[in-house]
This record gives sequence, C-alpha cells and structure tokens, in this order.
Amino acid sequence: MSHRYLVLGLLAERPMTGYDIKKHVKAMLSAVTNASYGTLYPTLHKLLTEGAVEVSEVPQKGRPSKKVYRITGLGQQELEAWLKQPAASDQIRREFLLKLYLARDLSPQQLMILVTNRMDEARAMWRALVAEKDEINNPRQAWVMDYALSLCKAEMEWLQQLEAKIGVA
Amino acid sequence: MSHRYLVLGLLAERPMTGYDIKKHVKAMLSAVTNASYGTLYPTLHKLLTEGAVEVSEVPQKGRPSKKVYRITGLGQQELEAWLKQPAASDQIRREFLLKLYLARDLSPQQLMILVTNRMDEARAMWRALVAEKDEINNPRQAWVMDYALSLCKAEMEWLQQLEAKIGVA
DNA sequence: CCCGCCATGTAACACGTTACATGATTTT
DNA sequence: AAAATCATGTAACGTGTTACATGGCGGG
Repeated sequence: MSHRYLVLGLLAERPMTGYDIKKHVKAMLSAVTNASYGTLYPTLHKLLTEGAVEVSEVPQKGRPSKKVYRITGLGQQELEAWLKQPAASDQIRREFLLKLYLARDLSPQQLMILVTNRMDEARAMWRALVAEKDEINNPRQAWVMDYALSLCKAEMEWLQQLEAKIGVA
Repeated sequence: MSHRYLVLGLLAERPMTGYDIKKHVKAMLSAVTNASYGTLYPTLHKLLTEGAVEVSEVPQKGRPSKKVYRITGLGQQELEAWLKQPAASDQIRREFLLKLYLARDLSPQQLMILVTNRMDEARAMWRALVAEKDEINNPRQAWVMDYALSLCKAEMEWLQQLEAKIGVA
C-alpha cells in the first residue's frame, strides 16, 4: 500500500485535489511511480473514511465543485511513523535484463539491436531528466533526480561495455 | 505477463519441473524477479493448455511422480518473437526514494538514519552479488550480475554524497 | 470547430503474494 | 528428533491498470 503514503506525503506539503496529485506525481515523481486515477481516487476515499485526511468542497464558476483534501493530525502521525521505518528492499525488475538473460538463441546481430535500442532509451531518459532538473526548487527533489541520473549513467556505461563484448564475441 | 516468458525462456534451456524453475530463478535471477509457486504453477498450466509447453510425468521411488515440462515449437516461436521486441521501459520503483522525497518533516538525524540503513543494505547486496558471481559459468548471467553490480555501485556513491549533503545541511 | 485541460469517479480485468494443504525423504 | 528438501497445487487477498462514463471551458 505504498500509494497510501504517496498521497499522505504529498498532502502533508499542501492541500490538493486528486487531480492535483496526479499532475504533481507526473511532473515530479515520474521516475518513481505512475499512480493512475484508478488508484488515486479510491485511495483518497479510503483515507477519508479512516480519518487520515479531510475534505472541503470548493465551488467553482461553471464547473462542478472540486474536492480539496488536507491531511489530519492522525494522517501526519501515520506518515511520520512510516517515514521512520527502514524502506523495504526491492529488486531490479527490468524486462530488458530478463530478455538479455534469456536471449540464448538470438544472433549477435539481434542482440546488438536490443542493446542499441536500450541505449537510445537510456539516452532519452537522460535528456528528460536533465531537462526536468532545471526546473527544480526543493533539495529533496534534486536528490531524487540525482539518483535517477546516477542509475541512468551507470546503465549507459554498462550498455557500452556490453556492446563491446557482443561485438567481440 | 512477463513470468510467462521467464518460464518459456528457462524451459528453452532445458526441460524442468516447476520446482526446478523456482530454484533456478532463486539462484540465478534473484536480482530480477522472485517468482513464487503461486505464479509459476498456474503459468505452467496455462502454457500447457495453449500448447506452448508439453509435460511428461516421471515416476519416482517413494515419491509422487514429478512433472517435467519442455518447450514446444510453438512456445519457441512465441519466445523468439518476444525476445526480438524492444523491452518496455520501466521505472525506478524504490520505496526508499519515495521516502526520501516525502521526508520533509524529518530531522537531519532521522534522515541520516534512513540513509545509513540504506547504505548497509546496499553493501550487503554488493557482497551477495560478488559471492554469486564466483559461481557463474555462462556469459549472459555474468552480464546480468555486472548490471546489478553497476547499479549497486552507483547507488552507494550517490548515498555517500547524500550523507555529505545532509551532514552539511 | 476541435483539441486539450479541468475534474471526478467506477468496473472489469490482470497480476502477484501469502498462506494453506499434503506428505515422504534426506540431512543435521 | 528436528529441520530442510523434494514436489505439487489452490484460495484468499491486495493492489494496480485500463478503459469507460461525463461534461463544461478556453485556446488555436
């Protein structure tokens, strides 16, 4: 239930609507999660019934009123408790890696295509991250960006070595 | 449905039982996936009804007979088609990153604890990977290991920089 | 005029984990 | 005697994605 804490954590910064949260996630945390409306809205409803957030309807001109959620004391407590706990370790769940491992019967040419594709993607990711990093104001966000950039760089170096090895083999 | 291809790909190497597959995954691909019996057996059943694998029961002394699965021509075709397709890009879905981003209200001391914990974990992972790498015979497995090691190293370097920044702040 | 943004929500489906159920054999 | 390994499977549960449903407003 990690989207629960995503929502709680973002609402701790400022009150938001479900729509706001979605936008925020896409803009700032696209490297970490993709949270869709199908998750976000039900999560907000659940947090509401549990008293971790509260809602106020804000009427709008010509539009149905929007629901602005804010975190409660209870929610803050829960968030803080979660933050202090060590994070669960997770895997490198990359489809590309699996393919590489299973690619026993692929020709070196085919393999090379895969690797090159991946390299292109990594480069694109790099550019996107660099662009995003220009628009950053808070330090924690910069940390996350740096993390993503580090991993991206490591992957590109590894891919380059792989290309050399496949070329030789 | 990426476990489908995991199973197909492993069976392309040699016929195996569900139990064998589980062991193999744990030994060789623990960095990439964790595939449990609850996924593996149903996946095998499904592949069987679809004709991508076939099964032969091997009687055993004192034990119920085991079911050895082997890939069919159809299964091989499907596997090859999948391998040739570019891999879907995936995210850095790390709980630790999320915590870091959301840790606005945590004291530097608390933050430091989190970072140190993570560093310990990364070091443990590094050691485990190095140990595993000694027992490797096939090159593709070595690639996967090198990938995991690269990422692990990048993460440790980033963590070290983070520690410095938190210390200063 | 059409497209994209604002804004909320639900339902069907897919996927995966955990725990349970069973039971003999080999190793410590 | 206890624990781990071999070996198969199912059911409940949790979580998440995709697609659908709805509709006004603003800019090109």
